[in-house]
Amino acid sequence: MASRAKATIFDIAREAGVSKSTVSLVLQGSGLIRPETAVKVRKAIEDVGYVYNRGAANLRKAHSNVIGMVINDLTNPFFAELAVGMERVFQSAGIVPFIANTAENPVRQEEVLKSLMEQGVAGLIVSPARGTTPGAFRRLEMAGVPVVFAMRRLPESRIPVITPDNHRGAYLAAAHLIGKGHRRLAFFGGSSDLVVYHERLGGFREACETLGIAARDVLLVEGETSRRGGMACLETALSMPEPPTAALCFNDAVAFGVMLALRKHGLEPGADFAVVGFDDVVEAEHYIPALTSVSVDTAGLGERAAHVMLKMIQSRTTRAEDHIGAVNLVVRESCGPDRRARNRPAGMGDAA
Amino acid sequence: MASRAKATIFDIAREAGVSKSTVSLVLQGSGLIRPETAVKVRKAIEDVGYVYNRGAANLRKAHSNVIGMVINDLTNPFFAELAVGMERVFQSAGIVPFIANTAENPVRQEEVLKSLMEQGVAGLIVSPARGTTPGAFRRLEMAGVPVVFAMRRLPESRIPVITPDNHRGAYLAAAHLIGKGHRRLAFFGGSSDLVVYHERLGGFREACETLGIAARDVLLVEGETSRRGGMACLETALSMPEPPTAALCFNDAVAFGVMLALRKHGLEPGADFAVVGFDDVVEAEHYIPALTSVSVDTAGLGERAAHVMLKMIQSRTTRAEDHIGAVNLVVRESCGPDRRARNRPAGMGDAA
DNA sequence: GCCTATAAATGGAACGTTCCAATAAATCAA
DNA sequence: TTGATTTATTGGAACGTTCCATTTATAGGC
Repeated sequence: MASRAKATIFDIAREAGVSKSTVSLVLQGSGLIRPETAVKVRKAIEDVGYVYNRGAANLRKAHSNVIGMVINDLTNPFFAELAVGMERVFQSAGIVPFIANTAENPVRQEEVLKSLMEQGVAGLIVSPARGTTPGAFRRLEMAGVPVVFAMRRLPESRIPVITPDNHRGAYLAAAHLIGKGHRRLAFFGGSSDLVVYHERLGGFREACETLGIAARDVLLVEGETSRRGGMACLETALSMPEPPTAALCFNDAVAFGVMLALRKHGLEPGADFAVVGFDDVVEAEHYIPALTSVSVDTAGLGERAAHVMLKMIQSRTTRAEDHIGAVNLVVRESCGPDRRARNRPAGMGDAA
Repeated sequence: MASRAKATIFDIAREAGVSKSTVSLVLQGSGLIRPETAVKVRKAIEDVGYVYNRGAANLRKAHSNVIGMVINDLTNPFFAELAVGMERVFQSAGIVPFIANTAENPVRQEEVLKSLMEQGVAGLIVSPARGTTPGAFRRLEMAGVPVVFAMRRLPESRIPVITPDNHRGAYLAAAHLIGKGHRRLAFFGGSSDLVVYHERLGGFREACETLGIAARDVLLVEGETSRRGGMACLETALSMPEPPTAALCFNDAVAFGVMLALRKHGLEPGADFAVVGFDDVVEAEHYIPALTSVSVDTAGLGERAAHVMLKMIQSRTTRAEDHIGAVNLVVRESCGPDRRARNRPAGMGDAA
């Protein structure tokens, strides 16, 4: 219906009988123009079916209002929660964040970051893909684009980080397991190219050490941070000569996978083998058995990340304080006491 | 480290000792430039830390290469699967799709669409928010931006649609339930402002009619298309004088909610009350009990939508054929036979 | 060697905005 | 009135690209 070629401020100007500059001022809501003129212009805008060309505007303006959110695994509900938190604060700032998925693939991530930069983003909130090389964010830094890492960080980087207290969370979880009488523990999922992995593993180990679990009684099984990865972890654990009786999982997805695999072996999660997750996604509460998990207030971290980003943009800096979010262990039904501890001396039983 | 102001093709030109036009040609991979020159220029591009300004380019070029994906509920894993399918095809076309969430809110959707348009998207794949007004996509149409609806459609709109065969899916599911001996059925979740709702409900009703279920024995409970909505649906159903013994749920999220609520009432999903979902998200298989659901090949539909979009952009049209994807019922454990049908005459029992 | 054809590189004019400096109109102090 | 001040409006020059029409260099045909 409308005019073939897209309308510009000149078309509006002609329609309203003013100059392009006046139109521009109206568009920006400047208080300098007479109210009646503004009304006239706004009507013309409607009439010609104008759509603002932000690309053109950004040519002159210093900054765009696009904020990108780069996520490593869209299928993990955890990140949806993170996104929801962010959106809450961006929405009230009149900003529409764009989400891009890297599917845990550094090459794809490179493309995504490049595309976002070309688009002239004002800032980026990133959960970097596993295996990200140290130089991946060099270009962003050179261009002075504010970046904050959420949930994950890179080994040595000055980019601010918003993350839960991984060490403490893992400590709490492991302590809980040990308190339940478990003596042979495993840490399932994740891999050492992830900083978070070391943090969580660190907390886990500290708990083991200070609470008297011998190093030879803790089993580490790296794996994908997904359900599938969790299933694989359990398999390899059960194939050990002296399998563990409880596991702290890198995240809830892994924990779900472990529980699935347990059932496949005729074992009941919680009763026959204790499992604790990390992240406390909404599903955790509803799973059967309900998953004990380290709650990290994902949406809250998302909000925090968004706030930090906004502040960075506003004060045009590329630096900010890190933020470590509080965590707490939500005890549900997925980890009962060590069965064998009840029946016979510890260190003898076989899980299968 | 790098120069303060961001580098432009002029900087590259100076560095490489050529003209800006040559640089532009190199950037576009034109075959007109001498290979050695191209090499020289590419080196300069690296040296000055150049980042392409797509906004500026789009000022001259007819179309951008940005494709937006507007999704009504990011937290539904279903949409993540859809997104993954799309990304697969866009990736191989060298396109990075940007995802934006409307959180089932038409006002937010308006903002999102506006923002995307201002950004100059080449096309949009949209799952419209519930309650979207008919005029919401007028501007897009006026601007000639190709749009395809995925999974959901609007009442009267010429925008092409990629959707599963909702009618047939619901028919299959209802027929299955009836075949299991259930005589009082419910349809849970969704609302009549959704076209999909009518499609699925239509299939459900047709099965009831042709297989001899009286209209007074079917219960309709509208509700949110979420876990929470499902829980609410079951509550109201159980409060009826003669509650149903089986339900087809609008989608899997609703079905999960229903199963949760059943447990809360001490009822075992599958044994005491049959439930069928719709979409067959990956969780369905792993739930306890595993959810019988209508499988719609979500990722496949995503791929299809992406292909259609690509074709529309390429042939610069805003029209395309609708596509109705095949569905099939995946029978698992969430719907056993009607218990009461075994013990006593139908039409008497009470579910609670 | 000269003219023509081809290849490679270039300057200039867009594209749709914003912003500054400048103008025009209205108001006020004297 | 007149000059100074304030209030509204405006033209022009950017911004970083692409694309067209030229120019310049290279090669080919005779």
